[in-house]
Amino acid sequence: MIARASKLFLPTLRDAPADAEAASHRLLVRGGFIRQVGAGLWTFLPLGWRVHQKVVQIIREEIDAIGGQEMLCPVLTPAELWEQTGRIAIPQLFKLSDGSGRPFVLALTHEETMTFHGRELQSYKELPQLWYHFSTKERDEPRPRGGLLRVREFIMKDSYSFDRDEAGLDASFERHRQAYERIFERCSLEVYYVDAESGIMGGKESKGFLAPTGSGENELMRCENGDYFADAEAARGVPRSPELPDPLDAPEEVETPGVTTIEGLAEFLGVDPAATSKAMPVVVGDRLVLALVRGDDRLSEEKLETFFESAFRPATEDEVRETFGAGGGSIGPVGAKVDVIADEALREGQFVAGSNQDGRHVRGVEAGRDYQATFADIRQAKAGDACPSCGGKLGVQPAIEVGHIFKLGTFHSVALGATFLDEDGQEKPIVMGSYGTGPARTIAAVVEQHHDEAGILWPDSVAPYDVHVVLLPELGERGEEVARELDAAGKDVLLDDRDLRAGEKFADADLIGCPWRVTVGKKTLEDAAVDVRRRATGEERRVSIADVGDSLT
RNA sequence: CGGGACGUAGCUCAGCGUGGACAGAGCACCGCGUUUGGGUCGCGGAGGUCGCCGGUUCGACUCCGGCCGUCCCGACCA
Repeated sequence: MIARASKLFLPTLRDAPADAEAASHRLLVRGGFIRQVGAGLWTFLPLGWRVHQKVVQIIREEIDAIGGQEMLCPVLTPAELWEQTGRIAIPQLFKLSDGSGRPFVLALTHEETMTFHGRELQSYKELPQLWYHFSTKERDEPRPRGGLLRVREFIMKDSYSFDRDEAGLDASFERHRQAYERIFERCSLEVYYVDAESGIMGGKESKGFLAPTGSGENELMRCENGDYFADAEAARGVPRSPELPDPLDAPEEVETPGVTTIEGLAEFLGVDPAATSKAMPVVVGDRLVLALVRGDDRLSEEKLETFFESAFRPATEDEVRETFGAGGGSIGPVGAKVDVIADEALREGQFVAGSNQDGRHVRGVEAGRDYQATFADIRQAKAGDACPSCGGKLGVQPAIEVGHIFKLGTFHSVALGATFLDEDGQEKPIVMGSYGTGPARTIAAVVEQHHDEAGILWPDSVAPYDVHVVLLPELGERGEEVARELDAAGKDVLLDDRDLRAGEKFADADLIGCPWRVTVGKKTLEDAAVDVRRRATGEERRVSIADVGDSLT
């Protein structure tokens, strides 16, 4: 097909809006692909929507290829479904009611609704099933940002697998992993399949697909030797070994007047900060527990949430004083009357800890001997940690999470009563998985990975048009001829027939970023030829008009 | 939700400190001419509730208060 720029709504901008920081944000706005309507709310203009549709089609083909059945669920959802799974409590969930006061939510994902339909599955003979849809998700994000990077409303492809058992789920999960790899490959995205945290999803295992970029919401942690990749929130970095002082036979109290920070404590006592511990009192449900990490580490809230399988909150100052008899900077595990969750890094060795008395700490505190704890990986990995598989150095870089896949298990099917009769006559809950990817984020990631100073460099597979024909003045007839040749060769053509100067057209062509540019100008027409240029490389060659249809390779 | 900043033409911004005249520039837009392979040049023109409400004042884009919106950092983030 041939689209004429003179007729298109294609508002390109010379300047980017002042508040645009991310490259994808700036270029998509400048190139006339998207426009902001409100915080985290974006319209896809005609060009942007073409790209979105290309990505959607790639996803559709790959999910169809693994047996997906496309359908469509509503966004507006009776709150009852979300009450049954307990996810009504998610703060990001938009809640509203209709005119007669019935409560609804705006779906932020569709586990509840899909499981609701899964209740119609009765027999193992009907399993497995794989259902998916492209639908609008609504999220009350406290802080949208970065153009398309984090928004409040967006289209997501989410699929849901229904299996008899864990083995079936594993197979469905693996098929999605492979489909996602193919999707991102086709979009020319560099992505890494990494451990992720499922957070409040209610699942037990989840994996993310992270595209490393200049700007992004997530952080990709990668080993310098290329053998370990993880979402920084879930990474299992190995912390450096601390310089431990000589061990003591028993804990020993020391006066530490006015010392409430790890830095202050380490300096005051002349010890390695890594030889101290810090205690974070948190409340899970109605239970106060003490999370303990090494002094130089940060607690990973995501990991702790996964450990508890529930959200938690920091204890208040009053709760801390009432339970421990000391202020937040002075509490510790020794003699505490609460459960202690300690990070693995504290399993071996003696550390300085709070004493539960203001102005004092204890040193020589040893897990197992001086306090009892449940050990878990609850520290936040950081750059400089050692790789868990080879010992190499880990580094971090910003990344966009373009896909996230979950083994949900039976969390939703149990809550909503989606069961089937198995071969053995037993009624069992369906074993589920869910698999999400956002075309808009994928587009943002593609732009982040494929652009230069002048504009976007679309991969062939998702470009808004295959070829951008720059028609220089007074050559209208010949331009039409070239466009028809290209159209006949099956190319989608953007014909820039606007009455503008060459420089402006070239600049717009660079900005919009179609993979090929064909210049129709007087210079070459006397030879019945045009100049064909590859956007990504800048290579240009002269081709006769008769051959132009086959020249884009 | 904490911290910071901003809100004046479609976009980028000046003006506001020290209140006072028709509220300005560049780009974009419309007309005419010029130019025509990398954002020409000239002339003319259109375009504004100065975010909203209230207060102070003879007089408010400017000062004060409240609200709304947007962005950045953090918290949060299926």
